[in-house]
Amino acid sequence: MKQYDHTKIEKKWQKEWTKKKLYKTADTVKGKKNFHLLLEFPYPSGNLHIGHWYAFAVPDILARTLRMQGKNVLFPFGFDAFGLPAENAAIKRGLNPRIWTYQNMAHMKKQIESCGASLDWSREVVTCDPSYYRWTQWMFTQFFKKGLAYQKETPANWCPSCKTVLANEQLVAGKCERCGTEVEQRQMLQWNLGITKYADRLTDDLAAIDWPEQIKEAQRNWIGRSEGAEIDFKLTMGENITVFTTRPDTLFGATYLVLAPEHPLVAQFYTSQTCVNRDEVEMYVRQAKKKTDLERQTEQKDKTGVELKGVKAINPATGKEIPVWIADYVLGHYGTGAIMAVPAHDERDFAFAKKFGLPIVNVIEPLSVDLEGVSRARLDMPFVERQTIIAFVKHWSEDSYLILDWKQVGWHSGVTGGVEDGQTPEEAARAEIHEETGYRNLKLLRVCGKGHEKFFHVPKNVNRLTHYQCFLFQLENDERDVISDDEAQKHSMRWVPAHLIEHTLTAAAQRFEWRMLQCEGAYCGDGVLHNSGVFSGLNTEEAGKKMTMAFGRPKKTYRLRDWGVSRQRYWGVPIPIIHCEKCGAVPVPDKDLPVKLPEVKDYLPTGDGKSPLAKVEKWVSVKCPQCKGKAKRETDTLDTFVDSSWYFLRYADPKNKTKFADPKKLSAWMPVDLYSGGAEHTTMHLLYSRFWQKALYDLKLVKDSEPYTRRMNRSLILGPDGQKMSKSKGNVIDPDDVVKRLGVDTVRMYLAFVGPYNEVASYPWNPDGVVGVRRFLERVWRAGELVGKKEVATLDGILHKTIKKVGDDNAALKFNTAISALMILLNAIEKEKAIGTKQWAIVLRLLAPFAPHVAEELWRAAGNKKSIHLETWPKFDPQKLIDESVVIGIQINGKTRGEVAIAAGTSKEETEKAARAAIAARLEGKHILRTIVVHNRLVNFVVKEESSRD
RNA sequence: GCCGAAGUGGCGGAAUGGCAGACGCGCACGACUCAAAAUCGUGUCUCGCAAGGGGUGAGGGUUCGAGUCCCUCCUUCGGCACCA
Repeated sequence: MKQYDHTKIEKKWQKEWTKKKLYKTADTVKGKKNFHLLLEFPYPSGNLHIGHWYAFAVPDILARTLRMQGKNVLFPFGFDAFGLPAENAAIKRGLNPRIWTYQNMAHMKKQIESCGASLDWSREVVTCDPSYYRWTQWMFTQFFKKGLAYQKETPANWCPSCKTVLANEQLVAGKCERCGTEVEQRQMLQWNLGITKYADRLTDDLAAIDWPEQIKEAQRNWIGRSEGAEIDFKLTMGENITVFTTRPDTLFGATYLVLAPEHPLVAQFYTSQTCVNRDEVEMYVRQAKKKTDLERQTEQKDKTGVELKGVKAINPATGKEIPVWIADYVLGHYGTGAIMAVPAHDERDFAFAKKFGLPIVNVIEPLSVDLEGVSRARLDMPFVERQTIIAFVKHWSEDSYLILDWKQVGWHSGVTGGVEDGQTPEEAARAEIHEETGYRNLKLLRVCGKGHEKFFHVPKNVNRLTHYQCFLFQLENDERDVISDDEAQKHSMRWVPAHLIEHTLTAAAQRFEWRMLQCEGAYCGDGVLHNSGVFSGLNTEEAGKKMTMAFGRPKKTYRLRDWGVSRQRYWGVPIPIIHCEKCGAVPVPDKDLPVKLPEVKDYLPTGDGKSPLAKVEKWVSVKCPQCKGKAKRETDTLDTFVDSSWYFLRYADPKNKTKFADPKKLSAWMPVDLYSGGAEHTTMHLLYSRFWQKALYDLKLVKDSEPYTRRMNRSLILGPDGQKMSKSKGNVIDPDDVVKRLGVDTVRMYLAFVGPYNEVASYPWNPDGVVGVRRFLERVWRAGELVGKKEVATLDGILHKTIKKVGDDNAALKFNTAISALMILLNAIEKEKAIGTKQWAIVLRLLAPFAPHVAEELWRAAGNKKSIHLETWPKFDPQKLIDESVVIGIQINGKTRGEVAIAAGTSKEETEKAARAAIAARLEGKHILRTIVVHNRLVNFVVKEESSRD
């Protein structure tokens, strides 16, 4: 047989496949279901790196498998061709962004074709092509007409290096996602998209889609919905201040109000006469506004603020006057920009109150319910209330605590006991400690909080509701009296080091006590209200509802802000708006679309907050489409994430000149069946495109309110050193290099083999591992010589198992185990030193999705005229999956102690007999209590030593 | 701090609640070779000479049986974070 010359066969077949248009996808094929397999389209940055290979070539395995299994698979490709990365690179090289981008696309296209991926290039979508962005602009005007796109003067994130505004999503810890420069806050007139209107739906609809929990959760966090109430506080001078709170139940504990420096009423105060310290307030506000968001975030711990002297607010629940402060720990853009401060039950308010000596009023006491304990009781029994104490006792010299083990109930706890009439809780605690432990010399370290606990009291056989006071004592020495026999029988005592306490205290309730003990400052959990007038005694949830209705109204608030889409850069979609002095902002009429990006000589960003397009006077001055008067074009361009928010829709109908896509074709291909991409787009592209889809849905332009049925985030390929690949680290693997040495099929298959594709993980590139895959392909190549006319019956079982496994695993994106199954199959073939023609044809078809070139070459060498990639997936014969004999495990008390071969399908009785015989020696002298037989798998003998038999 | 995901050999990783470590890499030994590479074969969790034990981050629990299910803790990664 010929040598396996990868370069030669790869070139040959790639040419042939392109010539025969093997991967062109029809919109419908009779008898076949459509499957839209979507890849995130790349930026045309220039060169294909190993990450691209991983992104494109591995899902190709799935595309090919599905196609062979009878699906009509859309596996399209395109370029996200506008945007900063391309533009910056072009500027760096002194090239026109358009020329540079198109050169790159041509080059990358060649490289991508070399992956041997079965992409349908006839549907290529390029976002910087006017035939595409015409529809981006059209959709924008539709949104504008609906009020979803609007221009507004807002504080914006300005990147001084990229010289443009960025969306919140495009910041990483206050720095530009692209270049790492710290952004500045600038007040600018910006185009925004009303994504916040969709915050609820973007959160709620996550429940129904098949996405990894990780992405869903990240999006929920990003949107940051919190449910609570708005409550109005009247000021003594007449105005109202509305605050947002998630804890309306703590209203009685609100002892002051805090306004953000940006709050609209603040300016009014320091210009009005009511405020007696106007200068001080004005100075504070000015200083606070100077700080960047980043500074305000990093200076978290040290809280600053200033009181509005002469101004008071009235707590609507207590009717009392409370002071009003301004502090920058309250954010202007969240909620109402004002809060009610409840220092007893909020850590930030607590810290602030401590620093400025503001009153702290406790209104919530924790309640613990030991559900396990209660369930043992009858829940219809009343809860008997009792005043109690809980005391933890610290060792006199070590950092350990005294724990009592209660023999009857199996609980571990601190010292607990009731408070008798006429006794203070502290007296009760001291008495109880002495009685139960005998220790005498106690020093009170801290009076901790009060709490409540519901549980079932085993010895007394009652449901208990205790109201306890928690204490922490320390022993001054080990002086100790003898405790009564009665006490000693109930419990034993031991010292437990502090770090092991939580582990030692088993019942949930007692762990809770320990936390109470440690809790200093604010208690932020749920509980029971007190000091709260008629609401006292209610629990958090109930009280929250009632107080919301009594003093305010329910309100949801979001962390998400509207999407700022204006970019002051050249290389993007011109925003299709015309500003007219009379008519205001007017959308460019459909007939005038696209607004083409003008060719300019100077496309460098100016940095003055205006796009380079502003310099193109001819282009800028136009007639108003409405009144025909003098008008000017909008000169900002759209964020690239706008371009990528709908590209998958265009794949359905990429050449349509009258619509962005034909509705029939859209319903053939949407929603996307599987979307494969990287984790970095979780709160950017994936969120934006979901929003975009919903907006189109509301305009009745698409039929689905979610674009992607299933999403998977692929893993990450690291350098051989386990570090992220980067030029500066010198650990970059050049795919062209490896391909030249080992071939396309090897690289594809290696990437699929390193680990599960569909997981958040990262795999180092292992140069030896790639060679291992190459070895496998060479062995397959050589196995071609073992093919003979006679089918090898002994291979049938494993062959059919492999058909099933590879099919199943590929569908589940577990390419690594599918490949392992192929390897096992090859091992078996080599062992037999023979394989039949028909069997070989099956092997090659199983290999085809992974190593399309090798499979094709061997397929044709076997005398087939048509491409293997037009073949169907082999069917497995369920009869042949059943082994004739199996080796079952034998266990004694669940531990493996031997094995025995039996004929498949042996009856339970016979299996047990065989197992018993196989390990007769071990069973000797043992009494078999029970035998569990799992058909075709194992036998487990539950035994007891004969001597210890009861 | 809150939320989410995950912890298995020297490494990447396998295991519908049923023989832990498949498959691959690496390593060791052997064959072929004057020799090396390539290739092929054998071995490779751990303690033990063996018979036998032990073992999936730690500790508990459910079960005839737990890497897998439940509870607590630890560690790593990811999202959010002065968000009221």
